Amino acid sequence: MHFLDELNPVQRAAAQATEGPVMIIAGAGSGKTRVLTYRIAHLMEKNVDAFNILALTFTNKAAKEMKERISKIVGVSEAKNLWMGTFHSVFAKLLRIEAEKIGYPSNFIIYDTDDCKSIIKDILKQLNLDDKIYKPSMVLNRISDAKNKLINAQQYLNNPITQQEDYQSRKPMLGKIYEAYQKRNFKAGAMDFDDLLFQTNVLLRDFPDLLYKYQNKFKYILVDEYQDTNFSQYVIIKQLAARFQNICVVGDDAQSIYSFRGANIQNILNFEKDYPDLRTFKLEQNYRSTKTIVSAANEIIANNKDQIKKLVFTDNEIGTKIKIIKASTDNEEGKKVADSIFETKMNNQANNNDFAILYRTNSQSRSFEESFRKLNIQYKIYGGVSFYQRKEIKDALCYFRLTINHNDDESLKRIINYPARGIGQSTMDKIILTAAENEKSIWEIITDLKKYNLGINNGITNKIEQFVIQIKSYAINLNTKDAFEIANHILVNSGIIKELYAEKTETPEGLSRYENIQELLNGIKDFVEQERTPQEIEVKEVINKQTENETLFTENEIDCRTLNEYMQDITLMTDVDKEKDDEKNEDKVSLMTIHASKGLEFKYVYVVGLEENLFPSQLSINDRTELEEERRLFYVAITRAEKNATLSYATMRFRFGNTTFCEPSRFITEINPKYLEFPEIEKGPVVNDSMFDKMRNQYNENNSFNFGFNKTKNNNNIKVSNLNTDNTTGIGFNKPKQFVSLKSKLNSPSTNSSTDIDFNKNLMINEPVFHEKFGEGIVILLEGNWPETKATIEFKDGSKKSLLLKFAKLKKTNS
DNA sequence: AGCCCCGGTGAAGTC
DNA sequence: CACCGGGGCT
Repeated sequence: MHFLDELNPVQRAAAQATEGPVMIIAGAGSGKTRVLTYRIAHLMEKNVDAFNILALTFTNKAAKEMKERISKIVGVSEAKNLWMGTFHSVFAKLLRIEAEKIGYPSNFIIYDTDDCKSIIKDILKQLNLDDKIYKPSMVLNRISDAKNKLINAQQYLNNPITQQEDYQSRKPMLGKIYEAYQKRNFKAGAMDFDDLLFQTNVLLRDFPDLLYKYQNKFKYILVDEYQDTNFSQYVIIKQLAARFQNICVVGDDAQSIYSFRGANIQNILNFEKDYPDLRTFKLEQNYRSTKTIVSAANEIIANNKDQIKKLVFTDNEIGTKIKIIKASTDNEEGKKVADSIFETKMNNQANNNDFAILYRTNSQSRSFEESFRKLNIQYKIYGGVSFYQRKEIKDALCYFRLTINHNDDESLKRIINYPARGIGQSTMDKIILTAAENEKSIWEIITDLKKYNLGINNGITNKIEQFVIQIKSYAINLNTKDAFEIANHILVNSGIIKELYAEKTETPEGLSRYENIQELLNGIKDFVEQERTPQEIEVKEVINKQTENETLFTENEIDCRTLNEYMQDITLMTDVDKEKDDEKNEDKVSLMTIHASKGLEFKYVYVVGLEENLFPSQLSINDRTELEEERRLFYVAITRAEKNATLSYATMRFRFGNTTFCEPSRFITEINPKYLEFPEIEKGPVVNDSMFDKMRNQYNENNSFNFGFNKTKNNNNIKVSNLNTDNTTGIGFNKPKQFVSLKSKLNSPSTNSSTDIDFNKNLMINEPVFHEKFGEGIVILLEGNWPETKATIEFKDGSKKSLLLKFAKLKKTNS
């Protein structure tokens, strides 16, 4: 059977429409990866050269898996030649070839977010700015936003709008910081993540011959997850596709969840305007999930205003209802979810790796980890604090980076005195100052120390010279020996291994540090043993040709995987990419954020922490577009499930060192109860009397004075902050919002209508209620969306009444 | 120069 | 609660 016969008619048409602009709107689970894969295979079958195909995927893992599938159809040797990967990794490769044209070295380093933050901090110090006003993460976001909109530092400074904004937010120096930051990275031969796209744009804009070259090279362009591209990415694609217009974008506006990093949903909504003669294919049949899940997901997303109309349907079985788990605390949530997984495993003979726990924030993983350990269920966590961010690993990597690029000031500062060499802070202060004054890198100063006459004594000067010699010696074999050999040599020779070995016996942390370094070396070993791809060879060959006089790589050396390539590889890995090959088949429950779960599927999915202010996040609930993004996130979460989805929430959660009380997420109420299965009736209301008393006592102890909301001015909108930090009284404290609403309860003992409405809005099946006329009863059916929700209630006398909630004024029972 | 302790402060999501 | 940075002590 021909591979195209495995596709349904729409899928097949989409795969075969190879010429001209094409937009594929692909609902969740609609076999989009399969279409993309077969589309590429089909192109190659039509004798399109693999070198002429560029496919941009969301993770490198996705690229790798697609390549493997294509290899099975068209053969390994052909498929290898495809340019395929994430935007960042593909264009980082392209920049390696072309970087020198825009003044960067071809071995430029890539700074991760931590690096960038420390640079910002440094600049703030230099400019004598308060890092409480100019919070590094905020500054970085602002710069990142600008870069993703292709605004450079000069344009930023000259732009009256940005200037006005910064002036109003009392951060008039942002432009200057941006300028200094960019200058500094450029001097260090470093790019941040956004630069990889920004500089690609610069290249294509300023060098028409290069644009022409790459337009001809990438005759066929495919972009996956197009709804999550930002302006910078959009322009790159638009430029590259301008000549042949063989551009195929695949996306689902319902799954756009990255606007916080500049993704613009309009890119997909406006594709039609850019390419009026496009062909559109809608993949609406879901092959992944049960009817229940698909229907529930459709209902959820229907609450959003902005969307491309489509109807996702499935021929799969109805399946089981979506389970709701209610827990009293976050710890109990962990326990109940773990119990449920244990039970499901037993009843359905499922494996651990059939399960995923998806949460809104990384910090939620803790309670699940604990419960899994107790039940002896194996699990793995994606994301969170990265291996590569740990101190000892970062130290090692900074050695590598400085070896590769001597001008990398950040790395140099970190390791010049680690392990201790007697080059102290005061010495470094002098050098750093001199470097700044002369607009040179630190390396340029310390290799020419005598010239600057810094009053550093001979002993220390000697030590610095030793350090320079040491780093230079590491660099000699950088391109001739493989990454593992070099890394191992550096770690041994620098004394890091020795240092950590000594620590290893002293403390448990010491042991784990030592093990981490060993793990790092193992990882490098794995990397070295992987076969080199044709693109990598291509990159090296081209760089070779450019640098005519000095030959960078001999033929043999082109074949060896270098430390530089390793460094590039790891900085551009996504959380999902970080999973090692041998871990893939391990039978473990997966724990990850919903963001990280995009594109994945599991038989049983637990979406946890479904509480107001957590999911949807408290930062989003005052803004429709942000709330809609949260809803799309929920949509993504639910549609990961094949057989069953379970939603859980806790009524009390430990956050910011405090117990906070939580209400179930509005998202639960957006699903028709007929798709939901509620827990056994649990006696008692969410907050019982003794808890209430405790809260009241706590409140009285802490607050013998009045406090109000802390108003912060933000982009001309007055926002009411959820945390009550009252600086005007000089007493700052950290009390969750719930205590504020408690106060209002205490002050108005009479019926508080707003809480009653909230209660009614969030009413659940099986919930005990009290009606003024009919007395106590239990909710047995809920129909329609608020405010038209109708509830059928079975009262104690056995009568059933159907009541419109907005009129019924039901209350919580007191029992 | 390096270590430790204290207090203040802060957690959405990521290439 | 967990992390970070500053200050003080050895």
